[in-house]
Amino acid sequence: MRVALDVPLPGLFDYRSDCPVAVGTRVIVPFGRRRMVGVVVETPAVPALAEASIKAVEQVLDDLPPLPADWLALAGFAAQYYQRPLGEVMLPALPASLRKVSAYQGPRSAGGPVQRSDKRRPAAPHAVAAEPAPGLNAQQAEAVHAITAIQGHRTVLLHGVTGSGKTEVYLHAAQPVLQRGGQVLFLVPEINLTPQLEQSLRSRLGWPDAPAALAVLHSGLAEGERLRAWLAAQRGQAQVLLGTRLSIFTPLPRLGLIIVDEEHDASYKQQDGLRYSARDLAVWLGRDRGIPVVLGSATPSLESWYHAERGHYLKLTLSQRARQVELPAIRLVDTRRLALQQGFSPQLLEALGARLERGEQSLIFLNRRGYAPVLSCASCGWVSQCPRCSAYTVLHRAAGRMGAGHRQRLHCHHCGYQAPVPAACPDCGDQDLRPMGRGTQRVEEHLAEFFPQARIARIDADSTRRKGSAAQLFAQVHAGQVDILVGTQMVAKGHDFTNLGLVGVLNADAMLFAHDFRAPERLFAQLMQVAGRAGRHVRGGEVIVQTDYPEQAVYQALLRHDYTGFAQYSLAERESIGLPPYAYQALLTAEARELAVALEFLGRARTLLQELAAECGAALSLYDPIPLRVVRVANIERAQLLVESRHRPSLQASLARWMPRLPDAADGLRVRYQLEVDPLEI
DNA sequence: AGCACGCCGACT
DNA sequence: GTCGGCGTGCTC
Repeated sequence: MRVALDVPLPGLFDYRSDCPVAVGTRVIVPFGRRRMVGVVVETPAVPALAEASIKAVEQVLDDLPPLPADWLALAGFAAQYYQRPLGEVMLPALPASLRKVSAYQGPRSAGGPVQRSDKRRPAAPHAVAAEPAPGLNAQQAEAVHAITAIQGHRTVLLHGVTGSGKTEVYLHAAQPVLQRGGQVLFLVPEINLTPQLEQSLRSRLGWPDAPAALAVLHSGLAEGERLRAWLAAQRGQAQVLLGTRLSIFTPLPRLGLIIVDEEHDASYKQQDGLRYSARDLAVWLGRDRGIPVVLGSATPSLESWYHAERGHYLKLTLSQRARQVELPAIRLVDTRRLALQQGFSPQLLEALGARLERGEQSLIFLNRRGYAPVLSCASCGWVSQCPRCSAYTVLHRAAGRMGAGHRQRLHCHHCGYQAPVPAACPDCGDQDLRPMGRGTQRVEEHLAEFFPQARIARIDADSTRRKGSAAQLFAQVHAGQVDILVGTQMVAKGHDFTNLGLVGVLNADAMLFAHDFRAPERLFAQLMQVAGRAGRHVRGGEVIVQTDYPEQAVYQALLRHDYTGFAQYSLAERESIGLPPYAYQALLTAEARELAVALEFLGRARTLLQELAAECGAALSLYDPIPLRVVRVANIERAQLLVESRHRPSLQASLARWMPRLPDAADGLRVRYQLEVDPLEI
């Protein structure tokens, strides 16, 4: 039999066993000097290896039924598409207790980590007695109708402005699937958002007697909970699986519908190991299983929008807010000729004051945590730098109360390096070291000076590091104990602040001029998202964006709440310069002690790929190897090589030939490398 | 990736 | 003397 193992070696491994073993079965096999859990994926009559070098399976694990064929197919597709060994896809997709050789699994011992629970039969499929649903408006009803009418596979792009009630559409579309005993996979970007959604799912679909009917899965769960949720899904007991990207790899025997909420969100892309896109795999899975897939967003990814425009996806639109509150008014404040006070324009300060007087909450959004970006010497221009990275260190106020004097530290956001603040400039000895720019901490302090009477809270990665502190801070905001909230991206997602009237955005331009070609798309999505926090419940919601470039297409489209216009403009631009979705990309990243080594490797790899592409007649564009924007992180230097093609099969074919040859290119070089297909950031 | 073997520097 | 640094080689 051929077994997939979680090792970074290409291919499968042959083993022998006395009795026949079904494909999809987990087995314990000897591998070198260790024992590993693997999955049987083939049972060919003739092994690919000389009989003498084949070892015997040590134990067949029968605590679970074999993994189903459709699950194996998904793993197989992902392995092939993302160019990784099958075992590296399949085993990490299982809960840890199912992929580890545990103490219970010694030779001859029966059982294993999974308790037999034969008396737990699948939940009655008709246990769907919904709590009275709020009425749907015409657009919502139409969308629900269109989704439920789908026979077989179809991918739907549900484009709904913030507050238009996408969740209601999801729930109603799920209803008939659940009623006929099917399962629904409901993907969300982050754990952060699941408690709210979990609540509404539980109450709205109402299963008081069968708690297993809803399973929740994300990486924050304890191993036991994770195993329980996975098993409930795999046994068909869970009717709804609500979870983050990793849930895509859960076996769901009666899967009838897949929902991907906030489909544009970058969290669907795994950033290490197997770099898959759960959204893209969801579409593949839907097609494979012959079921509908609903991708929902207020600001769809340009990829999905493109497919919808082309008619590959069915586009459904929700243009009205469910509660009849108008969209917030958006104001661009041109900061080029304004005297700013600590980064705040007079307009923004005035608006903040007005909201305070009316007893409404405000949100100040910026994408930079910490106190200030850098510490700089006023006399010689020295800037605080990380000794291990090619990046600046950032000034943070050490955990403590405000006004605690010099209790500050320098942090590196790339490698975690920390250092005390020097008393004087290390270069010239001058003691006039000043913080440059503003992070959330400093903005919080400035606001306290402008509005001494206001209650101010800050929500960012630093203030929420302790477990549960994020929930606590949000609770304070919801309870009305906060007047002004300062935060990073964390505050933009999902939260429904009932008394929020004003949103101010401080340094949007910094995001616009990030080098990545997707920067405007991300900025637009983020600004729409954060703008959507304002005026959900209060009238006269307002968003103020301070910018030096108000004429930029992103801001102009934002002014009109015009996603469609922005998408059209951006797609035209992408088409003219041949970027995704008009081209397909792969990125080879190399890491070495010295940049020159990484570049040498990539240069060889490039030559190799050029030859291979010519051999198989694939049309590729190969760029030159370039250092990463932050070249050195923790004393490792990195570079990358971008490969592009207008034809996906050409790219795939070339990559498949290329990968096995890369060890040749690395020969004699101390270099590590990694290939990413469909990279989000380049 | 692990894990072992192997061959050179500073410590009880 | 050996404890341990990490180079390199192998895993059906």
